[in-house]
Amino acid sequence: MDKVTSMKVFSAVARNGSFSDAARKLNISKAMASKHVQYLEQHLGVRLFNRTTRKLNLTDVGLAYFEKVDAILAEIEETELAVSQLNSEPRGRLKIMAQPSFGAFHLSRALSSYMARYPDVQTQLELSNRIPDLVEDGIDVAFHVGELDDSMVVARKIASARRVVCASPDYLAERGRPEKPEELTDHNCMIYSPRTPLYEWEFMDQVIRVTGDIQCNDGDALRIAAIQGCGLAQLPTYMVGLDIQAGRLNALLEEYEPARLPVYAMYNHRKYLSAKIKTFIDYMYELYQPEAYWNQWT
Amino acid sequence: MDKVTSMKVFSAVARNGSFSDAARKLNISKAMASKHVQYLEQHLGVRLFNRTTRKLNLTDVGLAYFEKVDAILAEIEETELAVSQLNSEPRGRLKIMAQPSFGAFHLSRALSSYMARYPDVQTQLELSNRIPDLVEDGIDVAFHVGELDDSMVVARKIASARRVVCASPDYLAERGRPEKPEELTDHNCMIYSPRTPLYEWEFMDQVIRVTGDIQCNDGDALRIAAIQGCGLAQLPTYMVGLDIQAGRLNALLEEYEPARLPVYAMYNHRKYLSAKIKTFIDYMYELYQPEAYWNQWT
DNA sequence: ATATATTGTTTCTATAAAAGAAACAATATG
DNA sequence: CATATTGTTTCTTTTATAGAAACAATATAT
Repeated sequence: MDKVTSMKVFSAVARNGSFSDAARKLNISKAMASKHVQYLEQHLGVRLFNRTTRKLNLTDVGLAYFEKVDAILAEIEETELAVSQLNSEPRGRLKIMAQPSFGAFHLSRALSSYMARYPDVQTQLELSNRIPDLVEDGIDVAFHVGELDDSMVVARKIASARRVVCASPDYLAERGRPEKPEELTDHNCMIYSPRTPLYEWEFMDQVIRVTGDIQCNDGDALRIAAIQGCGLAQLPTYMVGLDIQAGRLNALLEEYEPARLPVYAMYNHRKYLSAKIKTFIDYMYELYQPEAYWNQWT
Repeated sequence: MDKVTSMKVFSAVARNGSFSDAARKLNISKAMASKHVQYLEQHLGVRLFNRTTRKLNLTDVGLAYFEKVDAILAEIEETELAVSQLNSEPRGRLKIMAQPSFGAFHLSRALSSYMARYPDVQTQLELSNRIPDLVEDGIDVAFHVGELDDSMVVARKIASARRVVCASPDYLAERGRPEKPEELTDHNCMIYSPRTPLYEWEFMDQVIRVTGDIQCNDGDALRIAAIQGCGLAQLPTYMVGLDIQAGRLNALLEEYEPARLPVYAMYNHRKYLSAKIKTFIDYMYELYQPEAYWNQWT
């Protein structure tokens, strides 16, 4: 017997003064109505109704129970409603993790506008190059630029970033400007290493195995190194757009532009996705999906 | 799934931060712990925990639920405890019904001393000659002097009353004093008729069929009629003791004293007898059972 | 007065659910 | 790298549930 159901039945019987009426209202058989009340009586070790086949009276113990039961049932219902709605209305703290450069260039603006639209959500942005553990770190959404290698988490591709090879004018003056991907093998190509170093640079229809003396898991460090003339870097356009416009970096091999880099939003589970997570990912998708967003340099 | 059980399991899991620990503490299998939480999640349409095989975190929806659930569980437990104890501690209104003469002579004193012992019980005494309907009238205990003819209610014999035939000195002077039961056929024997008239008077080893011109369902009316010299009456000694001592009535045929009249306490149901009813009946039994109580005239 | 309808309970049987053992996949720990 | 422990799933046994029908009791209608 489900005790909450039994309490509902008891309440209905007490209210209606009849097992049969209560059963009809609850759409159960009168046999079940009788059994539910019997279950409570046995459980409490107490007689709740004095009854013959025709008359029904609450005992004083039953009356005391009745006065409490309705309050309890109301509280349960209220709580369940609140919890269900909590899920349908975006609210609460939204913890987001991303790589520092992606966060710096994209998320601060996006979070502001998202929070403007959903004022009951507070975002908390954590930028880190390490691979996030969504459960352990209590992260709601993590962004990842680039292909995913483990499929443990649920991920939705929300955008594709352009990338470009670039170097400082100083470096190019000294080492020469590569005009074809193949020529990169003569250059110091700085390696992005999210966990294992990526020695392959993609281009439109070829993959070049490159070498270089700098490895870093931080994109911005590579950008700064490039500006300082340390070598070439293949980086998303959003990172180096301002530098290229300002002349601190020159874009190279633009006619060999590689396939775009996917940007994923990762979250915990597909079932029972909370409203704040769902709306946030949808919002990000709407924001980033347009081509125009990625065609500009900045 | 019993929702209350599921709520307890959820609370334990949240508190312990582990399904396995919670299961051990609750003495259930971890499989069941998992299933109970899943049941709640499905019921609420909400994910309560973020979990991998090794890590467990309340979602914010889960946290909101957790904060409420403990209060609800506490309230249920408190209510059930209160209701159970309500039954174990005599308290509340105790409605008692009895025949007027029995009530007048026995109950007023008895109720006072019972209430002195159990101060949380308030008694309400209803005296009537009609046959009580315990359920409909909300009567907790009804006393009945004399044999019961229907066995619908639960009845406990708590005493045996002596009875005696008596008449006023005037009547006896006029009509003569019967010395043997057989001689009653020549007298006006007043008939007590609780529902159907009782034309038979019992004696030690015989039953006499009597006749008379007065029938009444009220014993005290017969007593007064006897005092007024209307005829003979066979009445409990407690009713006529004072009258006999005062000489208003004379006791007759005392050597033929009939079997004693049972006194029953009737109540509603044997199961889940409330404390106030149980203690009251026990109290009355202790009070009335002693022979000495009934051997005196008053 | 008799028949009829309705009450609450009990009995019966098919169906559904609960429970735990064991297998499982994932991941800490030693 | 083995072992232990996690939460989940699967499987089977046991138990509970639900309602139809029968039942006993008692209002109400005719």
